Amino acid sequence: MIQTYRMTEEEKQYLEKYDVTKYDRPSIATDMAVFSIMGDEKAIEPGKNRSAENYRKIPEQKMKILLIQRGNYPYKDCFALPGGFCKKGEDVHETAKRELYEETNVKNAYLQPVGIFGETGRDPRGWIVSHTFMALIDGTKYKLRAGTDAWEAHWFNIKLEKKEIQKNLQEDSALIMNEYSLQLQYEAIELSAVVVEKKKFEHYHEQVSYEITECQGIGFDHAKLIVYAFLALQKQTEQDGKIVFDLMPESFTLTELQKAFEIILGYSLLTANFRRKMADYVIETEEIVEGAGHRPAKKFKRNVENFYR
Amino acid sequence: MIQTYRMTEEEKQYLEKYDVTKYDRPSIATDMAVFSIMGDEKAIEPGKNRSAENYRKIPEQKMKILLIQRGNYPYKDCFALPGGFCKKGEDVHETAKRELYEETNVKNAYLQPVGIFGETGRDPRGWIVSHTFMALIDGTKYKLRAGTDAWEAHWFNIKLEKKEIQKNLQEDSALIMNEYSLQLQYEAIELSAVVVEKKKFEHYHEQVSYEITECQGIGFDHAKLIVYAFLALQKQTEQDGKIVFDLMPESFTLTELQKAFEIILGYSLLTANFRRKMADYVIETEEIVEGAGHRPAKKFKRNVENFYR
DNA sequence: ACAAAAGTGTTAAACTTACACCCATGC
DNA sequence: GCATGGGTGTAAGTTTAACACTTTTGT
Repeated sequence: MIQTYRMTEEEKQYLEKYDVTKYDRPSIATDMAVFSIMGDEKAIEPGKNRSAENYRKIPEQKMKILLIQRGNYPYKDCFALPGGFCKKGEDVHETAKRELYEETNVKNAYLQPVGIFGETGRDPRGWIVSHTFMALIDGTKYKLRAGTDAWEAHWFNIKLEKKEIQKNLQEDSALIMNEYSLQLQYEAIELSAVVVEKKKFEHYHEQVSYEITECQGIGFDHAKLIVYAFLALQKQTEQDGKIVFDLMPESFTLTELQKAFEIILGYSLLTANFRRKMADYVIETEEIVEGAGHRPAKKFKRNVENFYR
Repeated sequence: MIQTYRMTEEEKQYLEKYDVTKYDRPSIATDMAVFSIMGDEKAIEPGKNRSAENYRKIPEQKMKILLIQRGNYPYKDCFALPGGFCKKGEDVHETAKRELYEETNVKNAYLQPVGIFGETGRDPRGWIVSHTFMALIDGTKYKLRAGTDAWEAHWFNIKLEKKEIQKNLQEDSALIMNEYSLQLQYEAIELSAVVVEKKKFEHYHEQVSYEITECQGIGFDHAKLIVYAFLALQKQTEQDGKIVFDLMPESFTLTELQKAFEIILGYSLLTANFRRKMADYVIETEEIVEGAGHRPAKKFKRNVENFYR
């Protein structure tokens, strides 16, 4: 970095005397909302090589989020987002990357900061500011490595429902409240929470805040962080679907891709239109999926020209 | 907050012994990229009640960013984003709001976190993580209060130019580099910097990083933060123009609004099309701007129905 | 009169939406 | 044969882009 700025002797002395540690400082943590799309992987009944379902049917894929069961206080035995503290010499983004690798063994994922949560009282251990990241990983790749890790980490099915509970519009101010019901499920474990989104407009400027009003089995304020991260994923998917590809393997069928969109958005799309919209982003490969009881599907991959810009 | 979770005696004891302060912790700061659109307010020559320009012409409006001149080390005499440290008991968003008020006397502004910068060495005083916020304020309102503050804060004209300097596309990885030339000017003071944006794609996942390669008169890594914030503003303007209204007063002419868009985007729009696109977002008021040497303009205000959702 | 901005109308092209339809496969 | 998913065509409606044109004012 070329800087015209040079340190003087006086400045060096000033900085030597300067002591940041005399001010109050927080700990910085990253919490990772790791999303993936996977099937439920039900135990297959012996004697049958597919589950009892119709042999033609595509196994249902679901939105998953990675949660760990806390082995220690606070919130012992509750589930929470994986994460950890930022070490000295580490940028928050590096922390996130490291945590993701430690927790999932995944090195290549899409990582994006989605929020900063520093409210007092959010962590009983003290002043801890959480930097929440969204990570999108390709579920098929993860499955290959799934056997290797033995922590109490599980992929929970995630479901989020929205309900408008208030809408008060005035000339230069407004209050809109939405209630989000969050449901998380892994085998017999069911967690849930209700998070209220409060959109305030004052003098035409929007301010949004979130508050947990009910919570079952989710540690810290992580119910809020989960809702926040998932909403960010939904919003970006609507605005520019390219983010969805970060959940996909190298090659995939267009139906798989469409299902991914539908799972995130929570509503279904028309196939013909979807394919036209995706046409520029993908190109055909030689690969074909056969043996599924219906017309074989072409596999596609990302179209480099339109992806990298 | 209703939590099924209750603290046990054991947990209380655990937490009492727990000492966050034994780990390394950073200081947390907020830096504010305060944008506004205003005219240059040239001194008007005595005897003329308008500047030498054509009496019909609308005074040119420009994109401005608020910078303060540092009175102390480090980067003494350089210009930097206003900001300050996060106090205990304060959420980062509250810090941002407080700083904005202290610096500009403005209480109502659009505030949005745009980035987290925690690289080691970014601040010679120690480990300081900056949370960069974008603030959009209505320049006309600010002008009314401008006389009251006496700090060395000034509204700089901001200009940002992009140049692609590398594009290397491969099958599953790519490297794209863009060079952004930043120019800031207030009266005779001219600051500048070059920031290189490096977009790396590995295994189809995008990672973006920014590096300052040249810098004149801008303190810390703030050239990077400024570029980052301005790019965020541009991107959001292209995706959903509603953010632009945060720079506007309560009522405005459609030409004023269009100019705001053009100033942010850096290119001009076709009037007829622009008006059609904005039609849903605005409604006519009774107000009319007269006495300008051309057909009087209707003033519009935000259409509450479409704004608040 | 005229320069400058305010504001409207028209057309072709592009995209979106909705629906109907055919294709290929494994059992 | 048939259920299931794979894949295409088409017509109506909507949005966008480009350009031409009219209106209204202060000096």
